[in-house]
Amino acid sequence: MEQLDQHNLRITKQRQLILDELCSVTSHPTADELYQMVRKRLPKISLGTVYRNLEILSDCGIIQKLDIGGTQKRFDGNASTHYHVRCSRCGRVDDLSIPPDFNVEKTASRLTRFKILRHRLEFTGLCPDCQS
Amino acid sequence: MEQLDQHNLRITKQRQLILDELCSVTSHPTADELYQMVRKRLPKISLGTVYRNLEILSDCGIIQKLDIGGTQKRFDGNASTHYHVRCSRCGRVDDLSIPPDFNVEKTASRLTRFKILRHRLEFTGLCPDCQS
DNA sequence: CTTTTCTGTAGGAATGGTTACTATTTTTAC
DNA sequence: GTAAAAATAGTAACCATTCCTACAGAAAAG
Repeated sequence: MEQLDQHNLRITKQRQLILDELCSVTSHPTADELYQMVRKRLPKISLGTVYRNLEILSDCGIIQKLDIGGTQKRFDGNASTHYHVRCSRCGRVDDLSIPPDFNVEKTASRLTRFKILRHRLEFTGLCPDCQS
Repeated sequence: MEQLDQHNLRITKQRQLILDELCSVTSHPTADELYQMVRKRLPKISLGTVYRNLEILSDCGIIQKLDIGGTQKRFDGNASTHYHVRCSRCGRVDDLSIPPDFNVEKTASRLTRFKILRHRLEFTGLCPDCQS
């Protein structure tokens, strides 16, 4: 992955595989779910390695760490700003195809002395499966 | 508190005090911070009681549980929809006086099969103290 | 090519926020 | 006042995440 090169990160089997698996999926998996996925191809990888690499990759802005309710954090292979819906019953997280509105950051800047760096819009609701 | 009556919650010293302290403050404290606050007036209260009541009160919609990054959850005595800024360096959370935009919920509804229940807009940035 | 240095790894132990459990006390309805 | 229901304090357990240690392989230097 050229993304790894750009950040001077070594390309290790583990790192590459974690990134590949995360990017191949739209389900916003938890660290543990990703660990199970990666283990199918690399059974000896440790959960600690998964956590460490997810941390590194999100620090570099290659992936996104989602802190979106529930006890576990979730991860998103798509690092660009976009919005999410989360099912309050089963925890499922989907992407939402609303175009991100960066004007709110300007509006917010006028109303606070914080230096605004980014924003996050999240919806809570019931997924199709949980509505019945 | 008439809010407690309305939800058929028993009015205990502990519950009342937790709610009072939380509502008297705009700092969005963590459970542990609130525990320290309440302990000044009721030294024998247990941390478990604080957690249990915060859970109950937020389930009833009397307060708000904020899942806003960082390792700990934060609590807000203002249960109505409003937006927050969080300092990525020190964790401080402030309210933002942007009028909430409920239209985004309608927009989102059109773009997903989820039944939208609520939304949350959060900003990340640097607080005045951390900008230097 | 060989040695040294550096980075990343696995695996397990430790941490810390939160929740669950239990015996006891408090609240509320009658 | 009394009994039933619910809440409490205190402690133990839980579980997601982070930290630690010894080790292995790659990169850099000689």
